[in-house]
Parts: sequence; structure tokens; C-alpha cells
Amino acid sequence: MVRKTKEEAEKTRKDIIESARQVFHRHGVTRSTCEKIAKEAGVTRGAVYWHFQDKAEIFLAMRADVFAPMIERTDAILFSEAFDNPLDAIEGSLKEFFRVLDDCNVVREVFEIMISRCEYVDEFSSIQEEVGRPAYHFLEKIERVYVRAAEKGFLHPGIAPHAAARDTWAFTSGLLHLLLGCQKDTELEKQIPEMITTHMALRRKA
Amino acid sequence: MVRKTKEEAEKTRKDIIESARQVFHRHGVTRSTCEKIAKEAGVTRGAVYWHFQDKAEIFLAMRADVFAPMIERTDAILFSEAFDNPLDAIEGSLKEFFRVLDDCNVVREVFEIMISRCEYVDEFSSIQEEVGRPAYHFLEKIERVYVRAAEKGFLHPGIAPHAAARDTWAFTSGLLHLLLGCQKDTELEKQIPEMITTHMALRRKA
DNA sequence: TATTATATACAAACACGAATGTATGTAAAT
DNA sequence: ATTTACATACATTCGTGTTTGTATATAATA
Repeated sequence: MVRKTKEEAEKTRKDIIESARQVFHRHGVTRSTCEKIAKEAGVTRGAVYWHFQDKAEIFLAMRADVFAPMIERTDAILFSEAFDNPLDAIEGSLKEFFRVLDDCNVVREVFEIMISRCEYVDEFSSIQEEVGRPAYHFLEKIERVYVRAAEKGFLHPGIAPHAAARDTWAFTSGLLHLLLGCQKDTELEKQIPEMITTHMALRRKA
Repeated sequence: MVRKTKEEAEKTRKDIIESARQVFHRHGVTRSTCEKIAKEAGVTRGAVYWHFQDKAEIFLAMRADVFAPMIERTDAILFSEAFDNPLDAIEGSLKEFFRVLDDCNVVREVFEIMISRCEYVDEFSSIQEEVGRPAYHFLEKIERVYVRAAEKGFLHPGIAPHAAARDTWAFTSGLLHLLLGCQKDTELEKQIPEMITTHMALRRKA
């Protein structure tokens, strides 16, 4: 049977993305053939090529699906008016990020794929910029929040907002890579909230 | 002509490693076929299979060649008795690490390969632990140095050596990944020494 | 020292599977 | 009637592991 209804076709599309995530995670992006992805999704390559031009497009679709909600969640906390102290917003946002990463397998898998199961060369070298961009957005955002913290007198006077932002930026990136780089480290996983607290405490005014 | 002398054979081995690095960097590890590596080195696959069991072994050899000297250099600074303040040793060691990364293309390429041009699955999933291990060693080392700094009264009393070590650990890992993740960021490159200074300043006793 | 034997350091050939893109077929939805 | 949403078939390329061949360095021997 062919020619499904639009909703069914959309479901097929989602299935392919879900399947791609699993295959990417198991075999790495390069060795994930369209055949394997199709088979795992219960379709043929015809369906895959119908919905997507190539693997790169599947990759981006998969990424977009988890990134948008993730950024929305963390930004909501980061820019929330509920916190009197902007540093609490940063701390909360960071903790939320790693909390989601911790208990949402789909999100975790996508990040693991991006970090240690994809080779950013050839067709994927342009994608690398895409993948790296949110990190730079993140830097800009926390810098703004640090500025507000400084204006409100919450930031440690020994450090400039700009410098604080960059330090937190590197810290966060490092945490992410250390956490997902080695798959077994359950120790680190538990200590992350504490590490974030410590990190932020260093830049609070005494 | 075949059956070279031992020195010539050793040269062939080095050539293959050098060639592998270039091919890995251009095409990613997965798509780097033994054929390409051989051709770039001016030999045939026969030579490659003679000197190495498989790609993984070439990868580890390539890595070992740059890691050993790198760790030796940075450790020499980290554990140097020349510094009165152990925090200066940490700062110096970090700066030296990124300085080498900056002006030694071979080292930089190897790190770029490990970080964004290799998929750690299948035969490479065991290698991932190998690759991640130095980071954990680094954590242990700086923790020891932070302890000494605390004993000598140089460490900011607001932070425990253990916590300071983990924060610096994540910071360093993040810097490395941000620097090598996107290939074009020449801005970040210049700001690294400053970022390190700032990072360390935060944990110095006022 | 000269000769011989053997291990070395590769090159070349083979056989096989597997992945890719494209082209074509087709039944049902619109 | 036409487009959609796929399945199927095809041609071609490419990579892999292994095997076989071979000239020469090196060690053993006499």
C-alpha cells in the first residue's frame, strides 16, 4: 500500500527521524546508511529520500526537534522576572539544562551524537557552524544577564560581566563535553548541580 | 624495490602516521580509507597493513606521538618548584597548553581530529575511554596542586580545593572544545590567555 | 669472508559485500 | 486527473580483508 494520508506521511517522517537518532547513536553518523535508517523505521530508502534530501537534512531535523524546546525552557528561566538576583536565573537555567539532559533520553542521545558520534567534515562542515552557534548565542545571553546582575550590585566587584560570562560559558561547555564524552561517568552526573552552585557562588558578591 | 633497512622502514611508519593525520583531518576518521592513507604516504595498503593492524592502531599511534610530549611539558610547569604560589603553576601550565595548541599545527590537528572528526562507536568506543582519560588525570593533578595552594594560604577561603579543581577542569575542557569546535574563531584564540588569567584570579586570596 | 637461509617490508591481485543516487513503477488520496 | 507517498530495480563505485609474490636486508654458518 502506498500514498498515505498527510497525517500518516507526517508520522512516517517522525519515524524516520526517530530511527535515524537510534542508528546515528549506535553506529555513528557516517556509517549510518539510509538503508539502515529506513529498515529501522520500517520503510524503504524510497521513503527516506522522499522526505529528506540526504543524511545531513535528517540530522538537522533531528537536532531541531530537541533544540527548540530545550532553548525555550532554559531561556524562560534565564530571562524570568521571578528572580530578584539575575545570578539565580543563570544558576537555575544551567541546572535546568543539565536536568533535562539527565532525564530525557532523546535529548541526551542527540547531544551525544553531536558531540562524539559525528564527523564534521565535507557535507557536515557547514553543519558544524550551525551546531556551534547556540553556544555563541548562550554567551551573548548570559553576558546580558551578568550585566544586569552587576547593575543591581549582585556581581562580585572583582570580575567584569564580560569576563564572568566567558568563564561561565567555557565552564558550561566543558561540563557538557565531560559529561557526554565518556559514557559511563555516573559520578560526575550527580555532582553537576553542586558544581554549578560552586561556580556561581564564586562570582556572587560576598 | 622492497625490503628496506630498519631505518627506512621506521621512516615509512612515520610517513604513514603523518599521512593518516592529514587524511583524518580532511575526510574524518571513518571515511579515511587505508587506501587514501597509503596513497598520501606514497605507499600501498600492503605497507599500511604491515605496520598497523587497523585504523584504530594508526589513530592511537598518531595520538601518542603528540600526547606524550604535550603532557610532559605542561606537567613540568604544573609541578615546578619555581613558583612560590601553586596557583601560578596552574595558570602557567594552562597557558602553555593553549600556547602549544596555538602554534603547533600537528598538535592542533590531532586535537581537532579527536574532538570533531572521529566517531566514538564500534571499534572506537574503547578508544574513547583512552582519549578521555588524560582529562581525568588532569583533574587529579590540579586538585593536588590546589590542595597545596590552600595549605600555603594562597587559595581563596571561599572555595575548597576539590571544588576549585573541578571548576578549572570544566573550564579547561570547555575552552578546548570551544576553540577547536568551530574552526574559524580567531577572536577566541587571542582572548584565551586573558580568560585564563581571569579564571585563576577569581580563586586567588584577595 | 663468502655463502646460504630466512625473515622482512612491502606491492599487487583477488573476491566480496555494501552503499549511493537515480530512475521507474504504482496505488491511493485529493 | 493529477499529485503524492512511497517501493522496487538498476548501475556503478568503493572499501575491506586476505592472499600471494618478491626483492632484499640480515643473521647464521662454515
